[in-house]
Amino acid sequence: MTLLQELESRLAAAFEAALGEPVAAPVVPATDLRFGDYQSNAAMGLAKQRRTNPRALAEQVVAKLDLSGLGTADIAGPGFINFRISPEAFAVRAKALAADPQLGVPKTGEGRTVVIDFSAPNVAKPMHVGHIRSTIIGDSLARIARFLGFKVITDNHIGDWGTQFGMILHGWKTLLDEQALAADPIAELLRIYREVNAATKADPAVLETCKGELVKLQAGDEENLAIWRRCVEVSKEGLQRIYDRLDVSFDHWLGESFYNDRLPGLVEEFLGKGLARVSDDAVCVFSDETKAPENDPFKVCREDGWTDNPAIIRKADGGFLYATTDLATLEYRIDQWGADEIWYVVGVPQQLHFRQIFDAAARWGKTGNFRHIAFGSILGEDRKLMKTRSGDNVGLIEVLEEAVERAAKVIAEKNPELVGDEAKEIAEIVGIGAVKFAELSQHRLTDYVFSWDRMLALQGDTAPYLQNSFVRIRSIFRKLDEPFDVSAAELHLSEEAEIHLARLLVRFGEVLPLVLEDHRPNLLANYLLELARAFHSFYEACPVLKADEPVRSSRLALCDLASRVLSQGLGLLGIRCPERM
RNA sequence: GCGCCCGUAGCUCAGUUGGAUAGAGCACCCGCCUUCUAAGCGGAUGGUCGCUGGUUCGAAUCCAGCCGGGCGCGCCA
Repeated sequence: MTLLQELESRLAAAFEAALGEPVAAPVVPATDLRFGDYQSNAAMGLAKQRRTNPRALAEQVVAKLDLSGLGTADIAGPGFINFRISPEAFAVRAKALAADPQLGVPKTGEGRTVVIDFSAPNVAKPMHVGHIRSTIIGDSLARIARFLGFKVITDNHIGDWGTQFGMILHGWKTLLDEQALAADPIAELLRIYREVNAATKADPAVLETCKGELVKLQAGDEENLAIWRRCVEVSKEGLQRIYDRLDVSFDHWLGESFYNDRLPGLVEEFLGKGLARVSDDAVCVFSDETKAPENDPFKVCREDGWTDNPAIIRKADGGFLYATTDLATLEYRIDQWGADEIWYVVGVPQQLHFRQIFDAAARWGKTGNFRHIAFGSILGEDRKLMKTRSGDNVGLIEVLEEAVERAAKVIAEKNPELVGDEAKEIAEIVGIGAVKFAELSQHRLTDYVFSWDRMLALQGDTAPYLQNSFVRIRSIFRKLDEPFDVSAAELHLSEEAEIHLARLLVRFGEVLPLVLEDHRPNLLANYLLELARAFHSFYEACPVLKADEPVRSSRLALCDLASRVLSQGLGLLGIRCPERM
């Protein structure tokens, strides 16, 4: 049980004793340390319901409150109940944390299976900065969910069956340079895609040829299928190299093509069950969720009164769309993998699509906690959306390489003793970490303008700041000559910096479940920044190795615990910690 | 036209779901390396939380209406 839960449980008992019935009495970390460590605003709300004096109620509750072994409580303002935790209680808590492999994090996801759908690039196109959000946020959520006890299945739902294959097939047959393909497959595929794309705009006949190639592919033409298979294969290899570098992995790579066979049956089932109907020769799933008024120019008013924007699952020409594939995918994940939850880490512009899918799934009888974990857009310098198609986007690899290069430069300047492979390895950890942290430390819905300096900053609120706190601790332990038994060390907290560090360490288990309440890794990132700040202050204020016993052992134990929470926390963001930097 | 998201310090952003005197980083200014890694620490400056009303003990947060920006809305994914 976390400290916060312990306080809530004791406070609930006191409220029940005062009011004669059980009530909810939430506790939160205090907004300001001057008020204490934790606070509850419950007395004010409950007094209002009962039309009694909030301060009087708070006094009544505090009188019945048993905080033995934890600290004290007092009342402030209109009826805040403020908790002050004693240094001894923090010490006991921190000590218990050190002995716990979970570091005080409860397994709130135990027994639940979640499928996380993220990254999902199109094959035959390189990943650019626009893909970074889904990949990094999704990976982090997967790590966190696993740590909280969920059975996590990650699935890279790649776009391996889009209409872009018409152009690629045509380009492959007329423009392909085998040597270039061997050297850099994705670059070569991009080149032919771009050239054909340009040609279609100049000459409509080329577009017709491409469409013809696509139709042949979809009809099962052997030659085209063979080309398609090779395209997908080389693309996956190229993608895998980036994922390796990002330390991101997937349990499955079931792309759109995997579901092709199921689509016709799915549409028939929807028609048969009355969940979809034909409209202008297309098969549509309507939902009543978004009603449009009379003067809506986009309104579609059918004879039976359905008035919303439908999800089309079969085109007038008989082709299927991504709504169809998404429904088939959702069914597969439930039936084959036993998914209780599916999280889609996809940009906010697709919100309507997911509403339609989830609504259709519900009426189809597919139950589960389906969540569209939306994120904001990355904008270009002109504040306009970075378009995938324009192609002149900053590539994801370029960003990573620039990040590692900048980190290497800083290492050479700050710590010249580090050389060779070790320096290279550290530059990799620091550079990639900086990119990931820049992404994960802000609210996922925030739009931002892509900026090298923002994404690759190495000072201030960044991954290196956190990694450096870890490195400082490791350095202390390297200088320690004698063996040190952490489990035997007693904690004595007297300096404010020590107490504050312990206060934050103990909160790790309170923050992590919060992250998954709204799927927001930035809550963890912000917590870790606060923790690292507390450590750096402690480090400046409290000598460790030079301190006399028993303070020395106590501080060593505190450092050890801090390093474990920091590296675990960063690990959950997909960021590694170097031993030195 | 309808729907969704956003507007917080010069800049980039947090703000634990309605709490107390709104916080960080960058930039700028003043201090701190003969002590465990200065990618650091301590301090100073910086605010009409887009505007106007409403709800209540209490609003950056909830509601309504404006202003400004972004995105989405039948056969692309």
